[in-house]
Amino acid sequence: MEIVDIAGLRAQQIATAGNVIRHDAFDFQTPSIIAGADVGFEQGGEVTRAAIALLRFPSLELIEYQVARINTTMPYIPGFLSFREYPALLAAWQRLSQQPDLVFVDGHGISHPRRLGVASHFGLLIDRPTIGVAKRRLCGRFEPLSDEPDARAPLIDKGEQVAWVWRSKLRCNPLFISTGHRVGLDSALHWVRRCMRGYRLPEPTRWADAVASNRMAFQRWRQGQESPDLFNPQ
DNA sequence: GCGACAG
DNA sequence: ATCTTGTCGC
Repeated sequence: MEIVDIAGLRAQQIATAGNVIRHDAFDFQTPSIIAGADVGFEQGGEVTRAAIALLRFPSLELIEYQVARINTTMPYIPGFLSFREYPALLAAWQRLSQQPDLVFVDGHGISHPRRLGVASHFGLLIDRPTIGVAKRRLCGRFEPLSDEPDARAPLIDKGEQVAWVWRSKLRCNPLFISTGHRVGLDSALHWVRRCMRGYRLPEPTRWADAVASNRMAFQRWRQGQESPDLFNPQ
């Protein structure tokens, strides 16, 4: 892990954030393929592992996944997550045999102090519609949600709405759904809502998380798929 | 000055 | 994020 110039990265974020497109700017009426993207770590954090899972829409069946491992270059610093994670995400992205119409990224999009969370930064780099799906707040404030499933409240930061705080499931903490790139806030929530299957997280995110973190659920699934070396292809 | 702080 | 099984509560 190298030394990082935080002031330089901050300047880069401010300069780059202006390129993020916050409204719907895509060709599809309904997406055919939606991806989930997530990052995990190995060997005490020395190795970064990114996973991207491709799901058919609206059936939400897994059709492909790719994993990439690279040496970790940066420590985790709140507000600078994208610089730590995007290199591995790009590596996994380049391994895909086909490109998805929409990508759900684990983490925030514009709901970031300088409006450039990992979902927005990665979206700009691949120039694809992306949505940020985060489990915890990074910035902004919101009114308490009712207990009802589907309850929502705007996340407000510096006077503007930067995300939807949304209760995806009864008795579960809400998710933070934000524009990544080329997807408006309301559309972002719309597509996430259409990818739910009874869990707190949408299916693309669940699969990406399971693959990136090598969850036992994923290992069991691999067992049933009898494809032993898909996970260690390099 | 103090607290907050994605993964 | 990661180390990790069972366990308490709805």
